[in-house]
Amino acid sequence: MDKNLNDNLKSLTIGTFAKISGVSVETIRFYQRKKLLNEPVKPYGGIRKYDLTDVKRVKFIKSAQGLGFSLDEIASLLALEDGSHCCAEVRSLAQNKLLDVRAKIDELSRLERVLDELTITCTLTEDTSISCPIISNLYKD
Amino acid sequence: MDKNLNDNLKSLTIGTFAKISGVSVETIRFYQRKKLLNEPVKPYGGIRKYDLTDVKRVKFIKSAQGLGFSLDEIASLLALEDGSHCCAEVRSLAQNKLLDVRAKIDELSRLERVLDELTITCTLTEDTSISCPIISNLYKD
DNA sequence: CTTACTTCCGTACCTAGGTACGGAGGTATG
DNA sequence: CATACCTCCGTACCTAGGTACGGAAGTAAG
Repeated sequence: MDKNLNDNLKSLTIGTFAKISGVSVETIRFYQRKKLLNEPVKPYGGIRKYDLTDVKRVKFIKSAQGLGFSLDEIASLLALEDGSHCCAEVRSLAQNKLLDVRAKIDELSRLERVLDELTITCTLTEDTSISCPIISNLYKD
Repeated sequence: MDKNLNDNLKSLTIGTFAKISGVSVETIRFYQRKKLLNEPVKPYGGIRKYDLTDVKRVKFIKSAQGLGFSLDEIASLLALEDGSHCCAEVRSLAQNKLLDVRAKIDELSRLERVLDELTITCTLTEDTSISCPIISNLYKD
């Protein structure tokens, strides 16, 4: 319990904070500039200190990035989390993201099909005297 | 035939060239700086002229972009097309691109599954007294 | 010849998500 | 107390694929 309290005491320097969080010091500062993290007050002529709450917030950011959210969207998630009207809006953001992801999958599936057809055509054409089917296809209007 | 010859005479100004190609003048210049298009010689104190071969090249670039090739990759395609050893290398580039596309699809499918699960969990949880399942999930280690 | 476009050319700016640098001052270890 | 590392802070730089700007010079129409 004392240990737990200690954990939440601001006792980490930015370097340690960054290391525990798995990002670089520069990234921490960048997130602060982007208002994803807040900068602790700097004591007169001293250095800023961080705690495990800050670490959790960075990990949250990284998890959300892993789900495809942009930093701006993550800022929205964090803002919602701080308010009381959380769940519906968060769900809406996640649903929009799901639609984005599905749209990207559809587009990439289209590309996959075209590329697959082109490479098959190209493999079948061993006649080196005519121009490459892939190149020709790209030259089509 | 005369008309055809005319088409391949350098007679277009950069503005007309851009309009026919469906891109902006700035984009043409940008492609020239990137060596995707070559700049015609400028007559003493005059202006540069373009022809339909140039237009086709821009359309080629745009088609290849539509298949997911980067401008650097397109430069490689164009270089291969100019050489004699075209088909095998082009096919190889296309196959690599196909692998890229499939990898992206796999990653996005993973995201789709997670987002779908999260939004379903969230929809099921109408209890507003507990914290949002999506947010909680992002806070998990 | 004048007016109004265009071209030419270099350079700066944009988004996203950081990375790198440099100098002044704080801090920890021997 | 000296040495080596760390923090602080602002600013510049990076990739990709362009977009925007501004002044000088060319060009086309009336």
